[in-house]
Amino acid sequence: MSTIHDVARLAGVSIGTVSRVLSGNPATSPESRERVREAALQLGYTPNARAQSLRLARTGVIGLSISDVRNPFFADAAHGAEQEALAAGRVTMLANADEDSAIEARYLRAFRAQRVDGVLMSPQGGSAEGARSLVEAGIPVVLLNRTLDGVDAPVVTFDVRQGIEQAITHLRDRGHRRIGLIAGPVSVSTGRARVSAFEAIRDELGLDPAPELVQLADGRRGGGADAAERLLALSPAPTAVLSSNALMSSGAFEAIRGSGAAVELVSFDDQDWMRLVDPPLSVIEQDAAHMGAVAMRLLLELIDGGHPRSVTLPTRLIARG
Amino acid sequence: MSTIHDVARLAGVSIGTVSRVLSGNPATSPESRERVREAALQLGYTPNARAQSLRLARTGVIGLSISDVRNPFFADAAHGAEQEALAAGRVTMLANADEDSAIEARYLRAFRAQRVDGVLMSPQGGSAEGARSLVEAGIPVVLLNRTLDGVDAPVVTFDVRQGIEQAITHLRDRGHRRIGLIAGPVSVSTGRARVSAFEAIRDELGLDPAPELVQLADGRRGGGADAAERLLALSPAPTAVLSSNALMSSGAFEAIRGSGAAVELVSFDDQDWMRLVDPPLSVIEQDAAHMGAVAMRLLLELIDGGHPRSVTLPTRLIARG
DNA sequence: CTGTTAGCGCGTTCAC
DNA sequence: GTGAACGCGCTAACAG
Repeated sequence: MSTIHDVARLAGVSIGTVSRVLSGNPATSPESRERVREAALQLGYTPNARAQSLRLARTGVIGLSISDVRNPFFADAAHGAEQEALAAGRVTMLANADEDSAIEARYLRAFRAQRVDGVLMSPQGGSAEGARSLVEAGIPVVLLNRTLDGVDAPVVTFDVRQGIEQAITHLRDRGHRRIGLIAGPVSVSTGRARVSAFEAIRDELGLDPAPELVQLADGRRGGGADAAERLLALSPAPTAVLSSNALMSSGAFEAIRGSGAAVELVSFDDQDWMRLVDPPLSVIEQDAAHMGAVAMRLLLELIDGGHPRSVTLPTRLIARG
Repeated sequence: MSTIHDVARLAGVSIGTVSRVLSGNPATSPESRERVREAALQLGYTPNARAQSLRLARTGVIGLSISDVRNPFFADAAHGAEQEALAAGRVTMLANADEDSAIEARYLRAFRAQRVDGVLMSPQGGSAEGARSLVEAGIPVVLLNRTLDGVDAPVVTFDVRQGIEQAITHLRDRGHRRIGLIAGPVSVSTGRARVSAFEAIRDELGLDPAPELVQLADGRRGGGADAAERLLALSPAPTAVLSSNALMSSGAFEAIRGSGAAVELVSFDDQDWMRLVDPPLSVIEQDAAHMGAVAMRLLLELIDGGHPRSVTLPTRLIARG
């Protein structure tokens, strides 16, 4: 790998001149501009970003920590965030925490050591320590989709109560009075919030308040299947079930179909397959890509010294079947 | 952000001692070990990885460029690769090229500028320039799932011919003689290879050789739907269709169902939904996570100065319905 | 065992 | 307009 010295030697100028030419400093003669560009091209020279950022403040890279790349919701969010950063001339590095706080901690440590310009993260359950230490180290942080107690950072979330209300009202209107919930882990804020919203709205609407209708799961496909089976084993079983994410819905759908029971399934997050199966699933759509984009915008604002406020995004019911 | 000097000052020792203690160098007294650790903890000190890597050769970070995070196949591959790197004590930074060579180029440039220890990439179509310039700059590169002409780097791919053969033989055995192919873009090696393998095996088996039975698409959901519609418009229409990836299969499935035609669909890559729909899809399974893990292992070997050889992975037919 | 020092590659004064 | 020199934060080699 060639350095600025190699370029300077080949061009017959000093490293100062090379630096000036390459960074577009106008205080350079057309002649040396030409020679430096030529030499750089010939050597295939790329400035060492690590050395560069040691002198400058910025890095130009933004860290993006995602709960699970294999969850389409987060993949979409990452994509939205990334597009926004790209448009702002910045590169984003994606870390996959894989729903594991230990892995998350490791990546956050790496982000911090790399002195990235900012971090956008959908936090894991467990501890808020990782996020907090970033904030305390003065690194701009924005939280994605999940809140974290005691962390002073803007958050972009969906309106949990609205989503739950849309789902339950829809099911109530279709005649259901005994509705089950497959909830995400209570270790993450979204999981907790959904449970309380569910209970509140269920009670407001005068529906069956049996506590065993709320089943906790791990957010994964298998957990969704297990929770569905627990609900199906109830007597009487619920006539409708609301599932908190696409992965769990997939497992739940299979369990319900396998049991032969006539249970209506409604899911958070819209996926292509949900309208391909029979019967198709009604869904509470959450525009993940949009959430990612909005969050990235907040982060860029924060990096530029602004004080952006948290944002709550609306959800939308798509009735099917 | 505190530096090594701050720690040294607080601990009352020199920066050399701090460096030694923190890097586990045994040439330190228990007393200074204690004081340094205490000071570092109190300051929340994290060594600046950028400065560190300027002195050392290594960075500890591996660049991973993926064609499309939202394609589950690549998400799985990324996950497999990442787990392997994590186990080897390295952190991986994921870049999403989003099936766009311009974006890919941008990320590869960033990887290069950051002087990552190595790059694992599933190349876009278009140009091999990006990958080639990395190789020429002396950065270890391993290619994932797709070959690139004129680039001297190990590749991990699936056995294309085997997969196509499994699919066509299966359909032939079920009585189909007129089989359509929805192929990925010919700009990527996999797309091209599948088309030739399809044509070869179709001819070997004496099936209908009509050229319009091969439809090119862009690898996305919409492209798959369009290609399926073109196939359905043929007279006679094929009685079976093989689709090259999960995204296109989703579009194709919907198009076929919408038309009401009795066309059997077989897909590359196994997804949960493919056994949830009616009729379920038979698939050519390709273990993406395994591919990612194998490729990462090759890359680590390459980084350590080895000369790993390319690997071809087997595919597996899962017959359903 | 420990302090001092020389770079790693680069951007930026400061003189010329 | 340009070159020399300093320092960003850190590790390793060298004296002590």
